[in-house]
Amino acid sequence: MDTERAPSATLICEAATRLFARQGFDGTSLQAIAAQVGISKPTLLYHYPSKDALRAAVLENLFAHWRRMVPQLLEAVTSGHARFEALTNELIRFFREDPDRALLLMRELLDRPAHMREQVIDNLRPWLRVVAEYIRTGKRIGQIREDVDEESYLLHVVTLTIATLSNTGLVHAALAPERTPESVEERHLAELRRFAKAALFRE
Amino acid sequence: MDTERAPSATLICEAATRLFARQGFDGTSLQAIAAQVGISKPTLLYHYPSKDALRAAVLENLFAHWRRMVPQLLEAVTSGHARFEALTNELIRFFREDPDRALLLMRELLDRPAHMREQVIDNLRPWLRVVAEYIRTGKRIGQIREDVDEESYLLHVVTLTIATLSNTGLVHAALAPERTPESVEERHLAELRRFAKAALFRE
DNA sequence: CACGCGGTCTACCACTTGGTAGAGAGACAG
DNA sequence: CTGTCTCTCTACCAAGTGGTAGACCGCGTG
Repeated sequence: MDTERAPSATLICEAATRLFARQGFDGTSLQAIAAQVGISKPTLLYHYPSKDALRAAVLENLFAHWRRMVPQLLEAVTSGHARFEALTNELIRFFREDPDRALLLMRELLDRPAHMREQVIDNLRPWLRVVAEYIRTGKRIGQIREDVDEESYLLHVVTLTIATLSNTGLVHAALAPERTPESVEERHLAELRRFAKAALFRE
Repeated sequence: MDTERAPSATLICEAATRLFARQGFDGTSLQAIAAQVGISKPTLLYHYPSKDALRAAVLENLFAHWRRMVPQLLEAVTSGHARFEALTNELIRFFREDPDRALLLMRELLDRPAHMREQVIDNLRPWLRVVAEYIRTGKRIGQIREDVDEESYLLHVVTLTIATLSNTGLVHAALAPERTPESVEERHLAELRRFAKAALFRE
């Protein structure tokens, strides 16, 4: 059990991820991050030379997780003819594994759309093209609706997943404030899966 | 032509809306807003006693627009049996009319989920319940899929619309950087409409 | 022992932030 | 003319920002 192995740099990055996700980049001071880790501000700046460097590290870390998970996502998609549904499941799982991911991503998208453009092209487009090709195959064998716009459809599914999981509180309030958050969220995600599936497949 | 009637308070609110939407609340200084209007910071603080008061005014302004537009949205939905599609159109139109609306809303949702909860309950739920009732009717007459979760479905459509329109840049980059932004966006919104429609209606 | 080296600290810097004090300008009423 | 009311300004404030300088401390190596 390596209970004491995490170096400061890692702890800082994790704390920064959490705070950037919850309060935004501009809403988070280096002081606040340092306090969370239990170190002083200069110590933080020793590990990351500037606040922007820290932001870059946090974002790179997020994309690294994404890239590491893409293969198994693709595998899930290819493993069966009607298993495109698994795509949604894997997507949801990824952003649910750490809810800060959806928040952080959405925030960066709003804060620096121009900068995120390249990141998105690098990290999302290849995956998008591959899965879109599978959809085209599904069309050819008559399994999938003819009028689906593959890339556009996929982007909508991703967008909806991120938006939904970065706003679980809203969901609860809008849907059924009287019931428990967990059951409401489960129901809402089930409808998301149904939504994505019904718009894709033929009867 | 009342070319010179807009009082300072209105101009300030409009400028603040634009800047809050584009750079976020924490990323926007009162100085920046004042400069945009062409006044000094104390003058701004004369009209709005604090930055938070300004934020509240901006948000209230947004919801006022929303409430004003809800009736015609409902009308569009009721006017024909198969015209639920119009719902998506009106929704898109609302957020496209002023793109800052989607941005602002998404930002507030991320920044202050707890505070937005009441706002959402007040402004969205009534509308949600009414339209959900129409969907239930559609189910009874066999027009709409049995497995649709009405409220959840509607919330997904709203979420997807806001998320999509607050990230038009991403869409362009992910989908087809080589084509013109306008045509790509039009195509993407067409798929959104198809998406929402296909997941709702029976064949 | 002496030395360098990675990592941490206190003290400090210039600058920006949201917000205040108080004076002045113009319009209008008596 | 005098007063008052609305609106605007310059000057200022305390607090917090990202970032730097430099001392210190414990470690392993010569």
